[in-house]
Amino acid sequence: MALDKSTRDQIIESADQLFYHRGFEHTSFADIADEVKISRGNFYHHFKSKDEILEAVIELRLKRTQEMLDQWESSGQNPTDRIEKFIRMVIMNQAKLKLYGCPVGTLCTELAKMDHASKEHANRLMTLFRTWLSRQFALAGRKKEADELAMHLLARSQGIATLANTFHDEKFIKNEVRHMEEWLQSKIA
Amino acid sequence: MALDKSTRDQIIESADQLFYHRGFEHTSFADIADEVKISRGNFYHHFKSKDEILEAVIELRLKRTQEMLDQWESSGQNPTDRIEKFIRMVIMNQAKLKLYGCPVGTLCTELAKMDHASKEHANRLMTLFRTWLSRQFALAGRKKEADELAMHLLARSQGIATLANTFHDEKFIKNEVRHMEEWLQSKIA
DNA sequence: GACTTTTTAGGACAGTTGTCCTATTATCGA
DNA sequence: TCGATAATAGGACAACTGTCCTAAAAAGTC
Repeated sequence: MALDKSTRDQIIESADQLFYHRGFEHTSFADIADEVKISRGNFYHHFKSKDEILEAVIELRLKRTQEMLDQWESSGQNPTDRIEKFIRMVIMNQAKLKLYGCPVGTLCTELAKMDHASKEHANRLMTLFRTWLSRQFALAGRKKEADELAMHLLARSQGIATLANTFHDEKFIKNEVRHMEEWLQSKIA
Repeated sequence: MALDKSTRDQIIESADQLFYHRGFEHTSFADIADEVKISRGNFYHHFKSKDEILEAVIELRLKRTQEMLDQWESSGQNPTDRIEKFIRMVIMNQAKLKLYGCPVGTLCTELAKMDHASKEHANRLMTLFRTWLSRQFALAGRKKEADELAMHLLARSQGIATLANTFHDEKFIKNEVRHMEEWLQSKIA
């Protein structure tokens, strides 16, 4: 078995982008094939079905998200600063949020509506953020309400992403991020 | 031209439900036809295309939303109580939110990804809530920040809907609604 | 009751979808 | 260098999509 990395990874990479930009169902095999510049038939040597590509994409996102969270965690600051990193992610990604919404939230929403088999798999992406945030709050001395605070922050950022996607309002995003930071300071005193 | 109400309205009604439950793209003509118990061919006497049904569905939702907001407005209470009605909508609809998310937010998100022609039309649903909330805050004496406060509340409820859909956590919904009510009290003193 | 218009049914249509098959080319180990 | 395996291309396939057409039934009008 050869390395096979190049082509397979290119497929996953392109599918990842397209699923984010156009949505899972609105992306066809032909779309991905065009992007990778590969014949449709060749697909089935790498993936048995479209659902299998989706699983690979979710797996890739899980891996990358975990890596990012690990990096945030080991960057030596205190938990509050780490939570700040999460909050500022909204600012950093605002251009894409305006165009495509949150990659995690929109995927979970779409798969939930389709009642897709990989729904729970995608939800683990959200859980990744939830448990990471929860741990930070616990480390910051709010162990008892850690999960509640984590869910609150997660919900706020999801809502911002949805409205950023709808209204494309930069000032709104900046305002909300500032409010989240103030809220964080009020909770971690 | 006869009244034509019954069948046409049944189509819109069924499409409205199906688009909410399964999403616009994931709903086919056959699905709606089955639901209304009508032949596929008969569709094109009432609607020239699927997009035309979508427009009718959005128009229906706009009308019903406007009626609901008008009713809230004329129910004789003060602006704060009216905003409370908006907040408590999250509790009232929690069962459906868990299953399908917010009908407004999920539609806007889906059409944005498809870059659908009716995208802006759907966004007006969100704007309806935005301007209504904004007016309530203005009436409550927060004229200067009215739109900002409206957007904040809208974002919070959107985020709650997304996470309700993902995690099906009733306690989370209750908590967040309570926090929104406390936030409202703190803003309208 | 005859005539016009609206409503309905059912099937035809071309295009696209995800899936699969086969044959050719490339790669790699012995 | 040869044989086995992996990778690729291209097309076939049935199922489904939205769309359209025609003819029959129903409703309404005079």
